[in-house]
This record gives sequence, structure tokens and C-alpha cells, in this order.
Amino acid sequence: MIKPRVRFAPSPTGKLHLGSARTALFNFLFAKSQKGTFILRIEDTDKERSLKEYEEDIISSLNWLGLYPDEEIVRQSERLDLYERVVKHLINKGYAYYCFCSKEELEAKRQEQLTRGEPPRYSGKCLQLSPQEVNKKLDSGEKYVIRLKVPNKVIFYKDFLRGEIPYDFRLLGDFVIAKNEREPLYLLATPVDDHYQGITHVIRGEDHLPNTPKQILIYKYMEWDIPVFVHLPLILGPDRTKLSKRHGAKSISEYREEGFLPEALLNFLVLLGWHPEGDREIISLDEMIKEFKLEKLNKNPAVFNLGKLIYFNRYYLKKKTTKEILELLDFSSYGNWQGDNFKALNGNIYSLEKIFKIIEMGKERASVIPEILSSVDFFFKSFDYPKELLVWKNSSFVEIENNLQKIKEIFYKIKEEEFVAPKIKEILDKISENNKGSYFWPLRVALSGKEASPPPFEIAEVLGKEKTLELINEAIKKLKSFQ
RNA sequence: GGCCCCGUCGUCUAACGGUUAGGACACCGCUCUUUCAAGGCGGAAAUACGGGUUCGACUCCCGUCGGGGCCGCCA
Repeated sequence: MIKPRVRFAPSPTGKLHLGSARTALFNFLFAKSQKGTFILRIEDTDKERSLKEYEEDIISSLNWLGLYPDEEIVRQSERLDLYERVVKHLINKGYAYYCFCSKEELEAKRQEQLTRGEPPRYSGKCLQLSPQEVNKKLDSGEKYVIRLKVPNKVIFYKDFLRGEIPYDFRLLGDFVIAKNEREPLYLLATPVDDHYQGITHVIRGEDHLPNTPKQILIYKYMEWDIPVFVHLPLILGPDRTKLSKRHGAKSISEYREEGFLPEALLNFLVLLGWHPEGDREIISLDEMIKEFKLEKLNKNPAVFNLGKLIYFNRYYLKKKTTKEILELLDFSSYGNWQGDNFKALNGNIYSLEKIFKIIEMGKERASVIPEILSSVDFFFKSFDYPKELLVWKNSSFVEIENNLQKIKEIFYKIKEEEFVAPKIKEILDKISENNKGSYFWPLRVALSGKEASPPPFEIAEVLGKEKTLELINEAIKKLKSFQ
């Protein structure tokens, strides 16, 4: 079998979104699994809508996901000579022709046909023009477009997943392939590039299914080999329509900014329409490449499910080493680094070793990267809480105060170097006996100010003996106060 | 409206024409536990419907219904 050449061909009219990213992923996987080539082509023929910033977003998002193209990026705006040659060839051969009909004229016709319940199709009016008339109009600078002649019959085209699909050209009419010789439209530019770039498999979204017979027509007229077409099922929003912004669907770069990991996004995306062997669902990019088979793609559209994405993100977050996570974190809203030490907003200074412990605690409780620090922000910021929060179940203020007093006295006697989590836990276990909650809970609240947090003995170790005692004192003061 | 595609738990999906229709997320319960999260164990939950073909249908065929896509001088 010859090595496949595939392409991902987005138009830079928006940021890279989930659906396109999945298309890119499947192209990439197919290429890599077959030792083929994965190409990125920017389809920027629409000069009004194409923006450089979108192109940059697409490229950086692809890189972030690890879907690197194998060849230099191709832009359609840089290949106008190519399209011009093809357009002229099609005109010379009589497969395409100039059309001078005005937009207004066509729109009126279209509406008319629509209200009659007919498919809107071009009448073929300008096809009747003689070469002399065409030349005269061209010479006088009349506005025109270029249309492709379509046959008056039903044809069958092949989709890799769906098999033979009928298409009735009689319902279509001659369609526009270019605004002029140097301004091709999608329907023309895409097959031209696919041909000249030696693309063997066109893997794209199902929304392109109806475009396929139109493009095949160009292949036929040009006497080119037709590639294999693979149309991927769409990704749908919760309301089961094509995923879009209004579903809260975000771009890949936005997911990145929110703290999602590329491996989570990739794992989530690959399962939308494909499944590895067996019952497992956790799969790395390398394993996907090893196992990927075009035949195993399924045809039914998939509804986007944020909960599952979050599940994968938590999973991959937990698998990361603390050091890896350290590099992903943004500490700027919690204090600043002074060499290897971190000076927090509340004045506490943490060694790198302690920061590591804080990260360990945070990552257990985080869905996205920023939550790692925000779930343990009490280490960095001063906090307040209502004194009622210190009370465990139906204990009294007095009881809680006494328990905190007891803890304080014992902590006071512990040597600085023995103030570590296992030791602290041991002591707490001993004094609390079978009423653990009335010791653990108030201590935890005193140290974190939160209803939910990591265990108090772990917090205490990181805080250090002095700071811990300080916070216990504050809690006691709170309990003593009236209000 | 026309044409086309698709139809397994709520969602993502697995199942050479023969399985007690499997897994994952979410949900519920139990467990662990000072709390939260994580973990462990368990539960509820699906072949859209109607006809065929067949000894036997989630699987093949037809119809119905449902959902989606496309009908641009956008891609």
C-alpha cells in the first residue's frame, strides 16, 4: 500500500474549535499509523473573513495538542497561479463558463424558485452567450463569476464509511467555482490543492458530504485520480445541533487558558467517533497511533459532554508529577518567588519543598490547573470565617474552645523538627479518642477557614509550628468573643 | 420545503447473525473518613417503532418516526 498523504484544511475565520481539532486528530492519527504524511493547509481564499490572528491560533493550538504537520504550512492565498491555470483550463475545455448575471437578478430568481417549492438552481442563462458576446462583456469590464457546468443526471459517489451515495445533479444547477481567475472559491480551491498536494484521503466533517460530488466533478473534468473521502460524524451540542459558541463550546485555546491539559482533550476527542480495542478508555497519543484504524470510525454524531472532559482532565492532572505541575502553575495572584522561596500574600514564606506539598494537596481536589492553587489558597492569603464554622456537629462553643486549647498545649510541646504530618496525626488521634470530629474539624477550620480542605495535620506541617499555633489562637479568640 | 446522512443506557461507546446486550462519564447507595476530593464495592439505566429474511436479528432488507447536515459570488 502506498503511504497516505492527508491534510487538515481549516479556514482561518475563527479559532480552532473542538470539531476541527478532532478532524485534525483523526487525520494525524491516520497518517502516523500508516507512516504517511500529515499536512496543514490554511484555506484563506475568503479575504474578508480570513484573519492572521485566527491562523496563528490554529497553528499554536495544533502545536499545543502535539499535532505537528510534517511539511511546511501551505496557504491558498499563496497559490493563486495554480487556481488560475485550472480555471482557464476548465473554461477552454468548455467545462466552465463566464456568468454576468447580477446578484440581485439571481437572488430574485432564487426566491421565486424557493416559494414555488423548487430547488434553487441557476438557469444556465449565460451559457447561451456566444464567445463574441462574452469577449465583448469581458472587454467592457462587466462584472462576472465563473460557473462549472453540471451534468443532467444522477451520479453515485463513494464515502469510505457510508459506501455509495446517490447525488442528483439535476437539482443543483451550474455552481460558481470562482469570483474570477484569481479568486477561487472553496469548491474549486480544495480539490485543486488536494490533487497537486497528492492527497490520498480527504478526512473531513460530515457537513462536507454534499460538497463531495461537486468536487468530484472537477476531478473528472481535470482527469485526476479521485482520493478516498472519509466524512466524520459531527460533534453536537447538548441540544443536538452542530456544536457552536452558543452551547458554550470554546476554542482549544480557551480550554488551554482555563487549565485543561492537551492529553485530556485528545483522549476526550478521540473517543467521539472512535474506540480502542477492549474496554479501556484512557489512551495516550502514541497508543492511539498504534491502534488507529479508519475502519473503526463510527458514523453517528456525538453529543459533547463537558463532564467527561473534566473527568479526563482530573485523571491526567493526578498523573502528573508535582514538578511537572509546578511548571504549569501561575502563582502571580498568591505572592512572588524570591529565589527558591515563595513569599505569599499573607507574609508566609514557603520553601520549594513546602510548595511541593501544597501542590500535592491541591491536585487531589482540582479539575483544572488553576484550581490546584485556589483550593489551597488559605496557605497564601489571610482569611476569615464565622465562628460557628468551628463547631463540630452538636458540640458547644465551650467544648470546641477547650479542645483547641488542648491541641495548642500539646502542639506547643512538640519539637520543631517533629512537627510533621504523621506525628501530628498520631497525637491528634490519641487525644481525640472516639470523638475525632470535635478535634479534627475545628483545627481544620482554624487552619484553612474552609468547610472543605485537606486534612489538618498536613496543613499544619506546611504551615509550621509557629504559624499553626497563631491560627489556633485566633480561633480561640473568635470563640471567646461575643457577637 | 427538496436532497442526503444518522438512530444501542441521560451522554460517549462495545458486541464474525447465536453474549445474562459489555465498559466509561454522570446519577444513586454502601464503604473509607474530621470535611471535601480521591479510592473500593454495589445499583438503576439502552438496542426508536412496525413489518419482513432467518432455526436464530442490535446486527441484513423495507416502511414509519425521530435527530442532524446541506441547499451562498462562506468554508
